[in-house]
Amino acid sequence: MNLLNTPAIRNIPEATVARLPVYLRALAALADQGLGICSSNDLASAAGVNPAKLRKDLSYLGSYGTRGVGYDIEFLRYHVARALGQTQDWDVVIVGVGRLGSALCAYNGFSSRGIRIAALVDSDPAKVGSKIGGLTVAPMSELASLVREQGVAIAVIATPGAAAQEVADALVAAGITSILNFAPAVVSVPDDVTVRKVDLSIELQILAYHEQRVRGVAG
Amino acid sequence: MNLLNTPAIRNIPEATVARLPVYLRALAALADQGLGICSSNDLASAAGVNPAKLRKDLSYLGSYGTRGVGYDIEFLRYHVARALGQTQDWDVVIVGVGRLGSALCAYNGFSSRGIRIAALVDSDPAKVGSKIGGLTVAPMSELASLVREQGVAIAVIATPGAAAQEVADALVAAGITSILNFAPAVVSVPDDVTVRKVDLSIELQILAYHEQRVRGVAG
DNA sequence: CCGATTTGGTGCGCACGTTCACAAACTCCT
DNA sequence: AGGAGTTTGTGAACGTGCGCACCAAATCGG
Repeated sequence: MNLLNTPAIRNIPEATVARLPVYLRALAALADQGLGICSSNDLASAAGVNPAKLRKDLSYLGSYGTRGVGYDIEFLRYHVARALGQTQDWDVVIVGVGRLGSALCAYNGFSSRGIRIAALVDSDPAKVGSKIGGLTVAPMSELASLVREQGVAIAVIATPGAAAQEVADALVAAGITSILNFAPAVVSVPDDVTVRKVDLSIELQILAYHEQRVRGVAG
Repeated sequence: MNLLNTPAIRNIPEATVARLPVYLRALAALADQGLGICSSNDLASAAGVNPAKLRKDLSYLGSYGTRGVGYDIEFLRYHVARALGQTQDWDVVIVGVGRLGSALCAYNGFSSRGIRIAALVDSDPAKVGSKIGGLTVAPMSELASLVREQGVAIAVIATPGAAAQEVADALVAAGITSILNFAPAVVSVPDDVTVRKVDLSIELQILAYHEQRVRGVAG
């Protein structure tokens, strides 16, 4: 029923999945401090969450702690990474190499987390052919073949909002099944495609709302 | 009890607040199409949400629709903007003008949403004094005076992870009460300070997790 | 003026996520 | 060896948010 090292991970709640990378980062920080073992309290405060929540989250992966002792940092790190799928690298294509796309491409925090920027695509002929961070920008027409040849499954949309839906359609047609959308627009995709949205101005608008509430009516 | 135009907005759920900017953007899109009235169905599909959810969200702000008719787009737009605090502009200081900070600074989707980049700060002496998008980069030592003089309440951390906590402490000391953190690190702040976190690699890691699940064990 | 139709507002049940509290299990000390 | 002290893992209660379904109100047509 179970392979030796493959504990047939039960369905992990979305909220937990979103926290696992934080735990992974906290574990790395603890390991850098030279620690070999940590308690749920240590890890929880390093990750900025409630200890009970941490333990419940980890319990979805299996029982990788020792009662009365704590968690072996390297051991837990391996298993969290495994649950997240970081035993292999994931290739990502970035569509749109404006300022944001370029910044993402140059960000060097990806490689250590199983993320590899595999290709850059842009519709602007002036940008096609230029090199950014060792990668050559390809035209949109090559998107499908790039995706298929390299087995890319994840795409980032870093275009203006007006182009987002069009790009998303092209990505879906090319076989992409996961999309991270930075463009300020809602994109609709088939049910079997996952879309996550990061909207910078929305985040600031939410903060502004809270500021407005905490102050009186006028600032 | 209530002023004429100030319907003493009851506590709006966080989930609703996070969607209001999306509605605002959808309303702008509908207005650009020349429409003056829209139904909850129209607006919901433009915003990518369930019509019932949209109506419930809007009902937290008040009753701004007309039964049998729909919503007056400009009227609703004004009231949603008001609820979000967009009747005034909010000044934002960006700490860290690396690639991401520069990209944010140049992003021109902020101004139309009540967000104004008021100042740039960096600890690197090589960057201090340089001009980016019409703003001069100031040293960290001027952070507090900048914040106080200009009445800035919102800050963006766009530094490497290692500097994030130090920057957050400085921001809090300077009187900032809302922080948007792009640095890959958890920052701890007093209870009266709001922090929102945007982590690019975490978003990709979450997508990778889903990819791993939908495929078999190996890609 | 009345009824059929359209459309916003809202109460209620369900599911998800969070937290608490406690039992199980391990270590250490005597 | 046994008991005291820790620390994990998890069942259960609680709160929040979501979506269905119903109700109320306004318009349109005759």
